[in-house]
Amino acid sequence: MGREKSEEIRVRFAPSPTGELHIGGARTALFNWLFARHQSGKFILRIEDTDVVRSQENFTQSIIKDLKWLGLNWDEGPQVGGEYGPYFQSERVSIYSEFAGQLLKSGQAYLCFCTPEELEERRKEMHKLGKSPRDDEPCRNLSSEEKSRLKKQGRKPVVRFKVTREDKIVVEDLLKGKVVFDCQTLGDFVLIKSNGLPAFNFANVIDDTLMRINYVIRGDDHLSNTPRQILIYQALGFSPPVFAHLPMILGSDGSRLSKRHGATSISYYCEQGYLPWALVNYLALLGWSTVDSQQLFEPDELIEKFTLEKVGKSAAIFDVNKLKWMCGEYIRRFKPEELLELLFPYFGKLFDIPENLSLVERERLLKIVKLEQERIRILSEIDKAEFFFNSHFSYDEKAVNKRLKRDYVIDLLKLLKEKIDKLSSFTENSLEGEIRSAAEELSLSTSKLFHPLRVALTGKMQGPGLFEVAVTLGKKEVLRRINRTLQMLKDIK
RNA sequence: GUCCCCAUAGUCUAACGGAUAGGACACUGGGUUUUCAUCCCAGCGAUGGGGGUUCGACUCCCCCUGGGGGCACCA
Repeated sequence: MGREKSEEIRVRFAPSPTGELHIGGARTALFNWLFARHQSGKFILRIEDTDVVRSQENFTQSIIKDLKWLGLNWDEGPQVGGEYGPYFQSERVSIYSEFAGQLLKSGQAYLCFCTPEELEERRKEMHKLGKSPRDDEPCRNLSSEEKSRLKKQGRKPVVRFKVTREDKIVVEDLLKGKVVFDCQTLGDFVLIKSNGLPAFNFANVIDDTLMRINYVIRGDDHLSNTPRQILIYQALGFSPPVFAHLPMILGSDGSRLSKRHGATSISYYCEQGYLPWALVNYLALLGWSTVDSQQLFEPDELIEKFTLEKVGKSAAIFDVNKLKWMCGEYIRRFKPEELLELLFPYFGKLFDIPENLSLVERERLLKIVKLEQERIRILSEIDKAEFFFNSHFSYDEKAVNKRLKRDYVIDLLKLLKEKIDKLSSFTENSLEGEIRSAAEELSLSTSKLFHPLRVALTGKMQGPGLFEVAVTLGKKEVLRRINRTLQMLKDIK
């Protein structure tokens, strides 16, 4: 497994377009990307679309879109090309057949005419007899007469690799160490399916070799496939890459991550307004860490500090909660102007606010962003600012019961209305002064005035500073909302 | 079933065979604040079990248990 030091590092992410990019795939892509960038190597994207039944063109597109959203740019692959293409396996079929032919000729592979049904049937039988499926590989030594007889029956053969029964295969994994597999447990596996398309293990080895991939970094669910791939490397006289099998990401209950645990697709996190870098930063910490347990990284910093040596070996559980925290950290780091730009799609979707605003309207939006910035962790949480845009917001029931259903409140609101109406300058300071002096006149604690007024203006018990909210709403709107609240209270009685 | 991988708090993790086992999220309490949030302080909380090796084990070895993955004409 000797690699020359001068050799350029080339790694790849090889998704199959049978679904959207999910958390696990994104993490694999990320670690490959980080490794490549840290080593100043190349990150290659290859689409493994040899499953004609499940592969879909639109999944390829959405995977590409999501990788771009995450900022994981590739040096070779779809849309960018490269000298080792094509980068879609469906366009490389003739290459695989050629190598399969070579193995067939040398006797390292053979044609198998069994149908999937027959195999399934016999597997069950062997299991019943307590034998391994290895004891049943009837097509291994067919005579040419038998072959032509089976062909005449219209059977379409697969190409199987003839696995030696004696050897042991040692996988030298960068993360797991030496892992030994006994060929006796492997079984002759398929290289070329009966439809002429290559099976995963075969296409993988051919492409990794031809594309000069020298580090294969992938999930450790592939560890058990590795001996089969090493067998192919050996049979073809190729030198295998360095393998690094990453620990899995599991769901909250420790089982395989699935929809049961909530959203797993990257596009969901995009829609919900998680910041891509927050997701990247969080994912990086699933299985990798620094000695000082640093949590937040700038992009360049992460690339600089990332090494495979610090990748752990035990599976990690995906914790949305920590991801949200991290996202909140990054949201707070933005300048309000920047955050406003990110928030525009949500303002549009949530409150029908168009992008082409007047300067005044934009200033007001900016002010609202400033007020909410430390209260949201993901962009879609800006929905809590609804009351700024909707005069007909609904009152929170608990808030009404706790803050408004008090004897003094109706008189208080009437009084505040008068005082606010008379204010010549409507600023945070003047308003606060006015209300504090009102509290003194009535010998009430200030909170006895603040709380009901907040509910009257926002319908809620919590939110940004009362006077900032009021000034943002404007004097007229404040008076209107107090009236509306008075009306509501009257209706209750 | 079989083969393989893994095992530090609820979660992510740190710790040349030699600290009171460190940090982060969450949680609890306190401070700041008109509420919430932010911010600050404090607290809770872990080496799965059993055997070895060693002067000394989270760390090395074995067994058990638990979890995960493979065993497809899916990748």
